[in-house]
Amino acid sequence: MSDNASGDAIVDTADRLHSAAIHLLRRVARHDAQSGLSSARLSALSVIVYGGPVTIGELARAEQVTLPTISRLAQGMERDGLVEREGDDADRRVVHLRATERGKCILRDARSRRVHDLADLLAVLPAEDRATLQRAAEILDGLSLG
Amino acid sequence: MSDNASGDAIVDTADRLHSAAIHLLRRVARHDAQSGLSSARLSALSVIVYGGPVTIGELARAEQVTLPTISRLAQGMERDGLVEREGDDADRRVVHLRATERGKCILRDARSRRVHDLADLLAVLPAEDRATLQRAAEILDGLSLG
DNA sequence: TGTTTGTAGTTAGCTTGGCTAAGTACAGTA
DNA sequence: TACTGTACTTAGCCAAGCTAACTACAAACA
Repeated sequence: MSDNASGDAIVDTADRLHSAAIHLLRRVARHDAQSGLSSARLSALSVIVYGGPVTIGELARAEQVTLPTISRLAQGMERDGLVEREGDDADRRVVHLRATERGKCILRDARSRRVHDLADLLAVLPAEDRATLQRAAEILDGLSLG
Repeated sequence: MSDNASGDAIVDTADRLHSAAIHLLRRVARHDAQSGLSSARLSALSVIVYGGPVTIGELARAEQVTLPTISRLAQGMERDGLVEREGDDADRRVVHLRATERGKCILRDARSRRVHDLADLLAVLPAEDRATLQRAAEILDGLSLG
C-alpha cells in the first residue's frame, strides 16, 4: 500500500476512463446528430429539463464552461424554440432559462434514440455490471469535473 | 424485473454515462490546451505513434472523421513538427504520416499530463468509489464502443 | 491506346462551440 | 452619490467537425 502502488492504480483507472469516455462519446455523437441536438445542446437541455429553470450562470457552472459559451448556446436554443428566457423580478440582471414543450419533446426524443443505441450494448451485460456502470456515472457526476 | 423497470434503469445509466463522458472530456481537453496538444491531435497522434505510420485515409477511418478533417489536422501537426509526410512509391496519391521524435515526446508528455490530471481528481475519492470506477472502465473497455 | 470510372487527398466555405477581453446594466454598499 | 461587484452580452479569435467541388493519380476496359 505504498503511495506508488496506489498512485499507479489511480493512473491506470484514469487512463481507462479517459479512453472509455472518448469511445462512448463518439459512439453516441452519431445518434445525437440525427436528432438535431448537438452534444453541447443535449447536455445543457438535460440540465434545464430535469433540473428545472436555471440562470445562465448556474448553467455555465453545471456545464463547466464560461458564461459567454452558455450565453451563445442559449441564444441558439432560444432561436430554435427549445428554451425560453424570462427575467428575474428581484434582480433584473438575471436571465432564467426554461425548456419549451418543444424542447422537452425533442430532448426526450434524442434521449430515447441514444438509449436504443446504448441499451443494446448495455443489455448484454449482467445486471451486476450495469449496476456498476450506474454507480460509476453517479460518482463521476459528483466529482464536478471542473 | 419487468422490461419497463429494466429499460428505465438502462435509460438512466446511459444518460448519466453520456453526461459524465462529456464533462470528463471537456475537463481534460481544457487541460490539454495548456500543454499545446488538443484533444483531436492527441487522439490522432496516439494512432500514429502506437500504430505506426498511417495514411490520411486510414487515420480518418480510425478517428471516424472525414478526409478533409484529417487532412487539415495533418497540415497543422506537420507545421508544428509533430508528424512528417512521406509519399508512396507504388501509389503517388497516397500520403503516409509518421510521428517525429518531437511528436512522440510531446504525445507521451501530454498523455501523461492528461491522465495524471484525471488521477488527481480521482485521488479524493474513497477507495471503494475508485474501485467502482476501475471496474466500470473495464466493463466499458470490453463493450467495444468503437 | 485512349477513355472512363474510381480513389486519395486537398481546398473552400460553412457551422458549432470552446476561449478571452471588454462592454452594459444592474445591485449592493459606504 | 459614487464605487465596487455581479450577471450577462458582444466581439472576435480558434479548433475541429461537416459537405461540395476540385486535382491528381490508378485501374479497367472498349
